[in-house]
Amino acid sequence: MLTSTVENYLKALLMLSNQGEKRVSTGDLAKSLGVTPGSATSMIKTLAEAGLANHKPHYGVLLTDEGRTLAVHVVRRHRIIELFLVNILEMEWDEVHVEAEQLEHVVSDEVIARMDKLLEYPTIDPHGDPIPSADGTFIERPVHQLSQCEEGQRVQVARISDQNSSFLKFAESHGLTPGATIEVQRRNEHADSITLQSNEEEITLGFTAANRIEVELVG
Amino acid sequence: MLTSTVENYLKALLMLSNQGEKRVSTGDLAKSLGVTPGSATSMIKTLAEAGLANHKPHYGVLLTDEGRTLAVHVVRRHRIIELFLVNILEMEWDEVHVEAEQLEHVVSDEVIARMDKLLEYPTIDPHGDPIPSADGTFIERPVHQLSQCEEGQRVQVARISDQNSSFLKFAESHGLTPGATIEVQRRNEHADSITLQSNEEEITLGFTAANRIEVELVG
DNA sequence: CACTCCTTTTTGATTAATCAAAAATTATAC
DNA sequence: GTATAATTTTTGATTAATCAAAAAGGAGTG
Repeated sequence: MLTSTVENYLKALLMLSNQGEKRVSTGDLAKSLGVTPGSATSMIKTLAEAGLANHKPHYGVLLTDEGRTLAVHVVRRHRIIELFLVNILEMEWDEVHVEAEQLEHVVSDEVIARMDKLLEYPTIDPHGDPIPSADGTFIERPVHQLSQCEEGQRVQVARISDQNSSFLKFAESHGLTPGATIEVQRRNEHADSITLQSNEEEITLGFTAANRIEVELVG
Repeated sequence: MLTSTVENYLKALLMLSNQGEKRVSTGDLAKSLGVTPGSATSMIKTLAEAGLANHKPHYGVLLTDEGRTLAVHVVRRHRIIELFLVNILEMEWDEVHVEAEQLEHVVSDEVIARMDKLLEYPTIDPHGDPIPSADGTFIERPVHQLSQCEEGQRVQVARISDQNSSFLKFAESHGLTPGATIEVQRRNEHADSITLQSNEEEITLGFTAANRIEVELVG
């Protein structure tokens, strides 16, 4: 059985490598997990010895197929749990990430299978992220960043790529939740801002915030 | 935050001390947790230093009020989770103990509160064990051991005090689940056995097995 | 009171995960 | 092509939890 720590490293590697495409640097890995680079190096070695990652010293790490499969399953557990907490236990979407972060390491496959059934085999979690299927298939929808959209463009919110509770609360309070349709009113490159029509109200976001909102074009 | 290990020691101490009445020996504690006596001694010291237990070297341990409160909350979490897994996720009653053993250490108070609500504030878990209330009240119903019942006595199964999956499967297959009404047909001290009428069938149990079934007298 | 038995505690080692700080390596700059 | 900066790796220490085995303590027997 894998430790929670190992699972967290695998998950971070999956995310940072773009589903396992590019090598991840020790520094980025360490930063994303909030540990020192030395700690990351030593765990990378452990993963490499276990056949879960491939390490070229000084040139980064990459998950092996086995490591990637395990990581995808952790992500699957995480996202099913999140949706379960929102849909069945009626928790707020901004608090489930932290909770799922804990649960993902201890729930059995049996429990996940039953949650999956109860939720009627969902494919998207509360933040718009895809739920990998049980066989390990993990498809990312092609999406655009809101910050890149042109004026007048109508879009549908696809996902919020920030799990920070207060950002999620803010987004929700302005109708920026997955599925919502909004329209880009103005875009000002110099002001580093974009103004949207959402929910009967107008709201202006800086590009940094707008970057965290991924959308699909409408019409 | 307490580690899972500490929570498991507290829980074991609560159980072995009869809700905190009598001192627990290092050996019994170690046996119940499947560790060596030396490990138990060292954890007992840790608990004592943290003010969670009271240790008289060579004369056993006892939880402090603070330790007992924490232990009761672990038990509450465990039992709500068990019931949740059976009633909401429709798991088998013989598999939920192991699952709850893991989950009890990571679910937040928030999740427990929501499960509690969804289950409509239950007081008994799937095995007939009482669920401590959120304020720490923990009442044991006065029950009898089936092995002590007289011939002709009609009783209702109150709880099964054995979490072993195969024993639970066996009990269930003969209708020995909490709430079921059965009648003692014969009792043979020398044969160390008791024969019951349950579920349209007659079944004979040795006293050791009958000891694991607690009942309430009927009529 | 001394001897034996059983239990408990102590001691010393091990494993997983971490950090701080030193050492090594790669990349960059001139 | 050496010096400098940045990153990565190594080293040595620490913490929690464990075990095996040695040492100590308590209780009962004669």
